[in-house]
Amino acid sequence: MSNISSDVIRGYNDTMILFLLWEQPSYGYEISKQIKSLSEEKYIIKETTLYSAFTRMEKNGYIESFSSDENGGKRRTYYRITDEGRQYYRDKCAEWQLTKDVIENFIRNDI
Amino acid sequence: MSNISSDVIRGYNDTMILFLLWEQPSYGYEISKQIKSLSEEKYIIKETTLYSAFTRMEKNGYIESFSSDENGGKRRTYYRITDEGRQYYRDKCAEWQLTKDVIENFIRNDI
DNA sequence: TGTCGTACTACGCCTGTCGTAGTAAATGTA
DNA sequence: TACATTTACTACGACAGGCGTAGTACGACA
Repeated sequence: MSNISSDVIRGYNDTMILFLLWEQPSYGYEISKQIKSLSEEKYIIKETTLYSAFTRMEKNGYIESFSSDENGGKRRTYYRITDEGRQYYRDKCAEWQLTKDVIENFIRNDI
Repeated sequence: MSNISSDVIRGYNDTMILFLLWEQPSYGYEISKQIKSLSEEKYIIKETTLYSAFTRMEKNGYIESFSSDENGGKRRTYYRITDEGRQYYRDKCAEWQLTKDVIENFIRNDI
């Protein structure tokens, strides 16, 4: 209970991350906090899941990384969404509508 | 496009199957046809996925199997949902609401 | 000086899905 | 009657994404 099964979310972690990168670049730790707060604490992404998603999506060309060297703070790896990433995100959103409709045919709340 | 990614559905195949077993026992081939028609052809479960779901769920005590020996037709393995299976199904339905709400915070349809 | 929060990387296991292949009985078609 | 198709599975092994565990290292704060 309480916890969301990772199988459900599987395949949508990437989508969540891309959503958060839509407006401006960000980095691991911040993304993870944003997912937590946007989901109202209902979903907390695991660190390893998050960073492996970054690696995968960079390889797929959906995001690109750069380092925040200049300023004083600790060194971070930022990620920026690419045009391909935006298109992928749009496709996933469309797919989500389909999927949701399909699954809801098999869900009952009256029992 | 067009096809629903299996990652999304992952974890809900079991739920769909239990939904279809709710009223009466059934067997592989029939379940697969029902999933296809109930989803309006949008989701077609793979045979291997289906049968491995049966095996898994029987091991977990969510369903139990029996053979249709008597009548003339071909021998089939029927599955019947158990009380545990009913409870599991209810939990998954509740979880679905949660999950849906979480994911929808990260979906846009205006872009 | 030590603890806590931040920001990662590496390694390897686990689970569910799926591709490929094969078997075999029942049913439909020529 | 011969053959193809549909029905109804089983076996095997690969793969991808998630995750547990562990470790590193820097900065802030007390």
